[in-house]
Amino acid sequence: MMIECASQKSACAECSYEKFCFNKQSIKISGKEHYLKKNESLNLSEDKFKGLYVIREGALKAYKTDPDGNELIHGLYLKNEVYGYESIYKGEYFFSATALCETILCEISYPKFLDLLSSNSHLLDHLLHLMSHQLTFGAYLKSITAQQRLAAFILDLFSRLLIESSSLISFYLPLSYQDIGRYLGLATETISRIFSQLKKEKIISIENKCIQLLQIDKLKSIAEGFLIH
Amino acid sequence: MMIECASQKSACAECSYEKFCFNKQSIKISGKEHYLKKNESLNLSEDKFKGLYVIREGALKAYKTDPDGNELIHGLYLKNEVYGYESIYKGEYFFSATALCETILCEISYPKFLDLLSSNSHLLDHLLHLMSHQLTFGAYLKSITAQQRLAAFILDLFSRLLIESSSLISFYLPLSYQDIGRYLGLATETISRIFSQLKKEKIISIENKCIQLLQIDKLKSIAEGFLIH
DNA sequence: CGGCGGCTTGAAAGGCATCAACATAAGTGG
DNA sequence: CCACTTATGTTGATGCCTTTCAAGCCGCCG
Repeated sequence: MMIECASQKSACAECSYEKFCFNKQSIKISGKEHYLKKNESLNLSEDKFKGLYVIREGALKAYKTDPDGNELIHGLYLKNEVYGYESIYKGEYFFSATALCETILCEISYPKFLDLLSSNSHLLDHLLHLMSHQLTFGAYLKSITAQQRLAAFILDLFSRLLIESSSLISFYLPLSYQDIGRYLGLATETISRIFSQLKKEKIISIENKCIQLLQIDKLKSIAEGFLIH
Repeated sequence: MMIECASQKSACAECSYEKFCFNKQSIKISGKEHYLKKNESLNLSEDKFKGLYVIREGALKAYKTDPDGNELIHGLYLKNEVYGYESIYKGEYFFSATALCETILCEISYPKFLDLLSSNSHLLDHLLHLMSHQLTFGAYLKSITAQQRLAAFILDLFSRLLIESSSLISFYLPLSYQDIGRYLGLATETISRIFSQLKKEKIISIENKCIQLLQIDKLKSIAEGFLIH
């Protein structure tokens, strides 16, 4: 039986950054749109910081390659989130950013962004809320056991994707197990084993990269303590 | 022989948040000062979010107690840093905040903070730099081995305390090994063992909670890949 | 002086990485 | 559309690293 994944509709009206969008503002701050295919990169690393990227559709991973050639994934950026805040203070981009699936980005020029914020205090408050939220991402990466990390990660994705279609609590997993492992600091095999175990205990089910949460409470009790949302 | 720790002078002029300070502004946004002794708490957890706390002197740990009674340290806030950003979006404080040593805090009212920011775009840019920086904290918590985590942690503290007194590269360690462990997700014994090892290899030395970096390069090569500063 | 918390060190157990072999899926070119 | 190739996921065996438990040490403070 196929699990029916909630579809991820795209509409500017649903975008958290709608208010920063040139379609809605007299000040035109969003200039470019970027369309990335799966595995295509923005290749920003070491580039001068110019602006932010709103993910309107799809998902990005931000990563560095260490001297041994391992890819260290520093962050995941999902639909309606923004990549680039981390780079403001340094004036350059730290990471390469690669699309995990078909992805649409809106580029926001930083100077124009500042203009807009200082002329509209509601927007400023809104932005601080968004950045504030982002500060809480990834708290579970400190959790000790692999099971806790993965459980917290799933719940994190779930809350960030905010998708609930009727009784089904399911969403599309936008990463490979390898990428999950790189993000959580665990081996691919460990991810696979834990998923198998969670499936056997009927806590989740996975089919075609579509993950369904069968027993959220159990998942939460596994992640216990490392959730802050 | 005593290691001479660089002293941590206190002066508003050196404070990153000087420009938000009522001493320097016509708008009075910083109302209260708080003086905390070691182990004294702000006890904010579950309180309504009202404002931010600038650490003018000392250090804070932000933590939660999990159902098993373990203290999970979510963040460390050092001199010149601000505690409270994470709470903006939720409207309440997530954590209890406890002083790790004698600590002086300046409270910044959030509404007045917003007023000030929207009337001064230089301040806004400054703030975004500060928040941006904070987004990069703790990247090393994902590193796999305990040695990597601890090495990266030491270097992180060092860069955040920004203390260099002539040829000595040393600073006061504001936490117990137990707290370091809780922050890094490692057992106290592990912290102790790794410190012993680093001392034996003459990479660092520790005396009376004052830590001296004897071979920064070696420390960096241990932390390899997980440093982003 | 005694008690207590923090640090140190040892021995044992357990969890995860690593290596390897295989299964399955996806992507490519003829 | 199939044959081939490559990426991704699964499963088992082994070894290492970190936790846990236990005991002892040291400095601090009442």
